[in-house]
Amino acid sequence: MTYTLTTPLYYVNDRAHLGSAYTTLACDAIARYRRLMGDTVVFITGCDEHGQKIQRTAEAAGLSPQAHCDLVSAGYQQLWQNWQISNDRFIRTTDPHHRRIVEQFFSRVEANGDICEGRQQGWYCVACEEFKDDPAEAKQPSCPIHHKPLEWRDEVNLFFRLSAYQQQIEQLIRRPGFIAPESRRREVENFVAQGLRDFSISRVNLPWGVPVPGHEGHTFYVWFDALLGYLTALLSPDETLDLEAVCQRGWPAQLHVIGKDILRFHAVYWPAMLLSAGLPLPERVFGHGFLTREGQKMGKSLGNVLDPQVLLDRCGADAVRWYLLRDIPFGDDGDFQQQRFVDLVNSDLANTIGNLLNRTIAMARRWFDAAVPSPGEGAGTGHPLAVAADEACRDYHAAWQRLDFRAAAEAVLGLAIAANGYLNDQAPWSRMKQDGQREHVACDLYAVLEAARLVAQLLAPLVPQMSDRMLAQLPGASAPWLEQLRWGGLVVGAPLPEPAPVMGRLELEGPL
RNA sequence: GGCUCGGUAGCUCAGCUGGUUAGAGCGUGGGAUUCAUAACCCCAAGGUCGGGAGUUCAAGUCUCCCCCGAGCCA
Repeated sequence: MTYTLTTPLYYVNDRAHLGSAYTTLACDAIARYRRLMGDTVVFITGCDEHGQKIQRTAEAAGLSPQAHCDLVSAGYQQLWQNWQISNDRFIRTTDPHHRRIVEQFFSRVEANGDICEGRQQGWYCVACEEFKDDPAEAKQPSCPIHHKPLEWRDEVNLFFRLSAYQQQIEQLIRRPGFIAPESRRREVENFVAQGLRDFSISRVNLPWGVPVPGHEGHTFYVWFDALLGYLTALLSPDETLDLEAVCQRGWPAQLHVIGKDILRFHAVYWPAMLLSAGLPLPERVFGHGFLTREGQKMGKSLGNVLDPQVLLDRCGADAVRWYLLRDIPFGDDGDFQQQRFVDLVNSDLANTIGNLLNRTIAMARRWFDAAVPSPGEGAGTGHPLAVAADEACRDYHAAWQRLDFRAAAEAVLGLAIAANGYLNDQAPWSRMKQDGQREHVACDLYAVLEAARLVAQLLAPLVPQMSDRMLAQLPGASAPWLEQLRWGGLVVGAPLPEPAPVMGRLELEGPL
C-alpha cells in the first residue's frame, strides 16, 4: 500500500533547532519501517516560507524575503541530508507549482460557498501570525507567548466557514486513532465543543504571500497556504497535474507528525478545509511533545540551545536517534540529559549490542576457520534464542503499530540481552577446552550469531547506519526484510570478516 | 477563573478492572568470568508510591481537599 507521512513544513523564520530534528528523525524512522514492511512510502518534509514574520525577519537581515527563504530552507535541506533523512519530497511553499495548487484549492472552497468577507478587528501577534482575544480597549497588550507588543488591526479579510463543519469535525475527532496520542484528544474536543468560529484566511497589505485569486489586495494567511503544501508535495513541479491528481499520488496521508502546539491546525482547520474542497482526510495526526534540556526550556535567551548539526558532528546520527527514540516516550515531553544520553548509547549500543556481535564473531573466527559454524540439528526454531527472537519480533511490530519507538527499541535490546546471557550460560570458551564439545559450541555460536543478525535487522529503521555496519559483518542472503526476520537466515560456512566495533563509546568532553 | 494531564527508587519510566515482601533499565556497590569495545553475566542497596482525610477486610490503584509542575481554553 501507499504510506504517505509528513513532518510539519518548518517555518523559515530561523534555522533548524533540535525540535525540528526530533520530529524529522521520528518520521524518518517510521518511513524506513514502512518501506521495509513493503509499503510504497511518500515521506514529505519541507518549509513554510510566507507571512509577515518572514518578511520582517528578512528585512531585518537586509535581505529580500526570497533570498532569506532560499538561505534558510537550503539550511534545512542540508541538515536533513547530513542526518541522512530519507525524505522523498522536500516542498517549499514558495515553489512555483505550489501557487497553482493553492489557487485551485481556494476556488473549490469558494465554489462550495465556504468563503465570505468579514471585518477582522483586534490585536494581532505577528510572531504567532494570529489574532488574540485581548479586548479592544486594552492598552499596549503583549503576546503571552512571544512577549512582544500586539498590533492593532482593522481590516477586511476573507473568512473560511469553519462553523459549517462543526458536526463533521466533532465526528472526526471522535474517531479512535485520528488524534494521537490518545491523551491529546480531549484538548481538541474541548476546543471544538465550544463551537467553531470562522477563521480568516487572507491578509491585506502583505506582499509576501500567495495572492488570492479574484480578491485584489489579499494574500493568503500563512497557515492556509502552508497546509496545502502537503498536497503540492505530492505533485512534481514539471507536471501539469492539478489537485485532481493528488489522490493518485498518495493522498490522503496516513500520518501527519507534528509538535503538540500545532495540533489544532492539523486536527480541526485542516480537515475542514479538505472537506470543503472535497478531498479525503488524513488517517491520523500525531502530536508529539517538546524537548527540554537538563530540565530547562531551550531558548536563545538562556543560551542553552542544542544545535542539531553540532549534535550530529560530535555524536553521530545513530547515537542521537537511539537516545531520542528509545528513551523518550513518543508523544510525551522529553528532557535531553547529556549524562543519560551518553550512558544509554554506551550501555545499549556499544556494550550490549556492539560487544555481543564483536565477541561472538571473534570466537567463531578463532575456532571455526573464520566462518559461520554449522549448527547441526540443534539451532532450529525450538532453540531458546529462536523463541526469544520470535517474541522480540512480535513485540517489536506491535510497538510500531502504536508508534511506540521506545517499546520497539526495548524489544530489540531484550533479544541482545538474551543472547549475551545465553553466551554466559553456555560459556563456549570453557567448552572449547573440553573434549567432544566442539559441535555443541558450533551450535551455540550459530544461534548467537543468528540472534545478532536479527538484532541488526530490527535496528534498521531506528539506527540505520549501525544496522548496516552490523549486517556487513554477518553474511546473509539478500531477501526482503520480512524474510530476513525469520530465524535461520545466516548462511552456514560463509566467511566472517574480522570484527570491527559497530558503535564506539561516546566520550564527550564538555557540554554539547 | 474553568478544564485536562502528570507528581512512584539518584535519573527515565512500568504498575490492567483495589488484594502475597511496589517493578524494569541506566547510575551506584559487590561477586563471578575472560570469548569480547575495562565489555558480558549474577547479586545487592536504595522508595512512608507529592501531602492530608475518607471508603474498604484490604489503596500506589477509588472519593474529597490541599500543594507542586505542564498544558488547553477564557
